[in-house]
Amino acid sequence: MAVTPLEGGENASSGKADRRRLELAESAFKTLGELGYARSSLREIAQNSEFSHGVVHYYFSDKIDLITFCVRHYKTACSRRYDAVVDAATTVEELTEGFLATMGATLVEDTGLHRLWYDVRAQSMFEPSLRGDVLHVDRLLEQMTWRVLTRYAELAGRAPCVDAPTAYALVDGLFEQAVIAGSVDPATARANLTARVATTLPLLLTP
Amino acid sequence: MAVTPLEGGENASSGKADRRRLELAESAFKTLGELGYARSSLREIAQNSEFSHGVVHYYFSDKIDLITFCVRHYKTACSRRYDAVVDAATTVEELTEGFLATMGATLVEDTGLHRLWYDVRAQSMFEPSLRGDVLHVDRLLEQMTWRVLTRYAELAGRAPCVDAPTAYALVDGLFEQAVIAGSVDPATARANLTARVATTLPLLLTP
DNA sequence: CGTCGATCTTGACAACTGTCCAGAAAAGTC
DNA sequence: GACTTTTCTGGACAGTTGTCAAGATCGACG
Repeated sequence: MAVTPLEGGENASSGKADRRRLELAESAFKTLGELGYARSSLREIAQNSEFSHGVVHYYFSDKIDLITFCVRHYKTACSRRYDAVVDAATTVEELTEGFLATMGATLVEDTGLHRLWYDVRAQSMFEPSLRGDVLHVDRLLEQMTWRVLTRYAELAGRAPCVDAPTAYALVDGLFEQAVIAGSVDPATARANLTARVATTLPLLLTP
Repeated sequence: MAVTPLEGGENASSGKADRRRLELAESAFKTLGELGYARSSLREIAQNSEFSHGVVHYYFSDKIDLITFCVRHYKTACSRRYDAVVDAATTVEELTEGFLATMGATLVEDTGLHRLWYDVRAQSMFEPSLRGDVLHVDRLLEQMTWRVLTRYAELAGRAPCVDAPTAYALVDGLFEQAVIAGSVDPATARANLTARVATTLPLLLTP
């Protein structure tokens, strides 16, 4: 019996098994981004990979296990997307421009990821077993937003006038609306998003 | 053959049939608020009503038809919740206090409705047939937010510095975070929500 | 080459889903 | 009361789902 694959939950470095897990997650992610949480069946996910549907239960204990792994993996990477911009910017204008460009880019490029995220987050309201991972990712995104805002404030020589959870909720509200609107018209959604975030950012600093 | 019930889609006043529809929707709403869109089966919904599962297809053409009817009905009422406060308030303090109190109340009282709404809105990203109704409700909520904000600005003798879609997205971002957090700890979620909205509102006016 | 464990496939399982329909029940009409 | 129409029931249908397990396949090692 093979126990190793399922036991690697805590630290992620069993080597071969973890590579398979990632491979599976990659295929699952493709399906999940298109169909969403509820409509993605394990058979459909497996069909978009090079494996059969049974192998999922060899590397993941559960459907939820697979999906949370997916969300965690991709959204963790996602939460680092602005790091380069934050580090490189030396003026407010540079930071603003870089931030808005990156944000607009991920809106249209990683649409599937964002859809899946908002879907899973909504599901977590009904499915308690999702809440842990959702909370974890939410904190990552909050920190991401906060890194941008504090750097923005620093470069402007001012201070944020809202705390991290508030800043995140506000910006995320704009972003979610853009993801939803982007399902119909991505280009307009992107333009609106950047314009609205550009309007909002200055409001988050003390005068 | 009975054609009447299904044909009443456009104008809603066939009398008896519409009362049944509302009755069904009421039961459906109860189930939907607890289980969410995906996990609510028609049998489960019917079991929470006084009818059998077959009757749903007599008054609704579809599962989606029932759910969108539900969301539309309840969220339309919801979008009028602040009207009294807006009309009655004569000072900024009155409006703020009334608005925050009502908002906090609906957060904990109508939790099911808000959960269902965010769920359905997320599903609309994957299910195009939901988008029409979601867009419609979204506009209602945007107007609702805008009515509050313009009155707030008027009483303050200032002007809003963001447009209606931006204002709605920002406030809704705070509210959605509160609904999610409220799944774990409603009281704290409510306290945080009112505090954060109180911080945010003044930022939406020109200095 | 043969053995053994890890890995994967395939098919089966029981449960559940939305939808439809034949007929029971109820309501309305003369 | 006899009829027609509306309303409702309960079961059947075909499909899908997550899960599991028995066996095929593979690869490494002695």
